[in-house]
This record gives sequence, C-alpha cells and structure tokens, in this order.
Amino acid sequence: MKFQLQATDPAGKARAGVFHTDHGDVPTPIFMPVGTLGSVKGVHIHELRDDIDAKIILGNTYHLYLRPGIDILRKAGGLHRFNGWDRPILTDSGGFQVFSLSSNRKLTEEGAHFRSHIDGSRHLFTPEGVVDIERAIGADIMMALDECPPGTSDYTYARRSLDLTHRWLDRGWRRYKETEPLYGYYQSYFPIVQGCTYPDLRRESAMRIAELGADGNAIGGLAVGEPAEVMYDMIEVVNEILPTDRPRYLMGVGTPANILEAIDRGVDMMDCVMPTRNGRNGMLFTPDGIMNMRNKKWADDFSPIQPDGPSIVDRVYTRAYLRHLFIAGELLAMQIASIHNLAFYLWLVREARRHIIEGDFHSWKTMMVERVTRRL
RNA sequence: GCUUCAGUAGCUCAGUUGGUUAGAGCACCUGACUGUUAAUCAGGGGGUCGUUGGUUCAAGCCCAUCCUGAAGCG
Repeated sequence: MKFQLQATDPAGKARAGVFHTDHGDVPTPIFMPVGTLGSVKGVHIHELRDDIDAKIILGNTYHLYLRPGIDILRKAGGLHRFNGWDRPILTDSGGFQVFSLSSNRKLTEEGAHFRSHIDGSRHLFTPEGVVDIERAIGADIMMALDECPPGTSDYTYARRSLDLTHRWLDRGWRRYKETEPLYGYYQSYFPIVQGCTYPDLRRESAMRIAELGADGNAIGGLAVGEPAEVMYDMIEVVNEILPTDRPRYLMGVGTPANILEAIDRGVDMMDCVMPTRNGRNGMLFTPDGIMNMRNKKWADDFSPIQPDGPSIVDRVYTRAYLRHLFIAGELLAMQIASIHNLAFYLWLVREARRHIIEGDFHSWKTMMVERVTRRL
C-alpha cells in the first residue's frame, strides 16, 4: 500500500495521510516546491531539506529532456544522483509546457510535435516516449502526458481534447506497465483528470482515471484563468469520484488561500511556482497576509521578516534589509524571499495536517483564509 | 584674457528644414505573476528645455546677452 489515510476532517473532506516512496515518506496534505530544471530556483538542497523541510520536489520532463538531456541523466544515474536531492521527486510530463508555452507546436494522434524554445529544433512527445524519459529521469512519481487546454476553451474543443488525453493515457499506462525502473527503486504513474470547466466532462474524466487504479490521481487544467470559485467547484465534482484511498494531486495550485480551500475539498498534494517566482519578484506570503517587499513602507521597518517564522531567514533578516536587497538588485533578496515563501507554504500544510488530525481543520481554515489574503 | 564645444527629467542623453499636450534608458513609486521560456512583465509620478531679451503666426531649435562647465591657445 503506497498511501495510508490517517484522518479525515469531520466538518469537511480534508484528509491527512502518508504516501510511501523508496526515497522516503511524504506526509499529506503536502506542498511540493517546483524545481523545473532540477533545481528549485535560488534554493540549495541544504536549505530545502534542513530549513524548509520540503518532503518532495518537482522536476520537469520537457525542460530536463531539452537540457541537460536524457543521456546525461542516464549517465548520472538519475536526477536524484545528478542534483543531490535524496527525497522523492515528481516529474511533470511536459504537457503543460508543450501546450501553453510553445506557440510553435502541433498536436496529432501520435503525440505533440513542438520546437525547442532553446534552439528551435523539432521534437515529438508521445505518451510512451514521455514514460521512457521519466524512467530515465528516475522520478518517484511520473505524470502522464496530457493536454492542458486554455481556460477559455469551448465545449467542443474541451470534448475533443479530453478524448485525446484519455487515449494518450491508455498508451502511457501500457508503456508504464511494460517497462521497469532503471535505477532499482519503484516509480508511480499518475493519470490526470481534464475537462476544463465542464462538470460532465470532469466527471467522465474522473471515472475513467479512477478505473485505472493508479497509485495516485491528479487534477489538471485548473487555475488557468477561470475564477477561483469555478476551480473549487471542479475540485468538488472530481473528488466525489476519485478514490479516497489514493492521494489526489491538484496540479499547479496556488495561492495560500487556494491551497487551504483545495485541502478542504479533499486534495492531498499541490505544487506551484508562486512561492519562488513571486518571491523573486519581491512578494512575501505570511500567515498575516501578503507583503510587497519593494514597497517604500518597509524601508525603515527594522523588525524581523517574521519574528516567529519557521525559517532561519525569517528571524535573522529584517524587512528593511530585505527591501534594501530587492531595491539594490542583490541576488540574496531572491534567495531569502524564496526560502521564506517555501518555508511558509510547508508550514501551512503542516499546520493543516495537524488540524485535520486534531479534528478542527474546517474552522481553522476559515480563519486562515481571511488572514493570508490580507495585504500588508 | 581669447577661441571652440557643451548646458533638455534625479542621472546619462535623443530631439528632423522652427510646427499639436518635449521623449528614451536608468533611478524612483505602484501593480501583476498559479503542472517556471520569468532576478520577468506592465503602469505611474517627475521638465519655467542654464539666464534675460529679440526675430517669427509659431522657438528646445534662429540672433544677442549674461551665467556655468570642459578643452585648446596666450
């Protein structure tokens, strides 16, 4: 059994559990820092493990395939040996990159044809090929190749896209079952629910995905422009159907409030670039609200970033100093902000888990959502 | 003292044969960012165009004057 459910919130659908991997256990709910190219931007492994206490990080198939390339990752013995991270790694399939970032791509039944954003070279991602790449990367959790359609897609497009994603899923799943890990440890394969903002498509997709019996199931195609309430509705629709004895992974979400609302609706895993990207751009997430560290009001605030914060950076650096570093364009500003934000996100899900186990998650969540959305 | 060149936004500078509310980059202030092509992107405030006078329908631009700075010559 890969996943153990430990507690369910009596007032909602929030769950606490543990996902077991050969690189260690992941307590859920969990937030997973994004490390697209095999590095969480601006954050050392030491900080990630010992200060932030991240339990699992992401890598990206598209980016790692283009650079450094699969040969290098095979020679290295997988991404864990390459980047020094000895805890679990999840790889996104690259579907999101191919579809939302590359303007020069074409979809066929076979797969996704695209051109490298680095040198313009032509490539083809098939569901089978992506499994092979993820085997070479050595991810503990491999994501299926899907199409992530725009949030504005009409029903006809959403219908066609979903059917293709399902056919691709069958092919990827078959390849997954036919192949073995390269480095001696187990790898899971997570399918992804799509269906845009159409409840019937979401239900159909969730049923199709549930039938596979994968170690975990993902919800994709959300937070792509639709209102948050619509996203929450789609999560509810899908989680009515996805099995309760497997973790549910909401891809690419989100703000601290999004994360709490998702957990409240039975989501167990999440990832997002927000804590690192927004951190690099001067935004800090805290239990008391959002701070833009470039704002003048912090110029002479010599109090710590967050006096009782979970990270060392919260306690040793002042707000005035951090603002100075941002205004001066110092690298350290981005490092401090990234570490702070990730430490906060990990603290938030640890607290969520604690409250689920203690049985008062729902009321705690309501209070926290109000707090974390304030502007400081 | 003479000659030449230069004075336009906080800084460095554009500014056509004179022709609408004088522009850029940086800086400053403020937003945005959701399975990372992002130390990125967007917006805003800010100018008696060195001074005074003249020519002209109209002057940052032409003429004179003075002020300031740089270079060269005595």
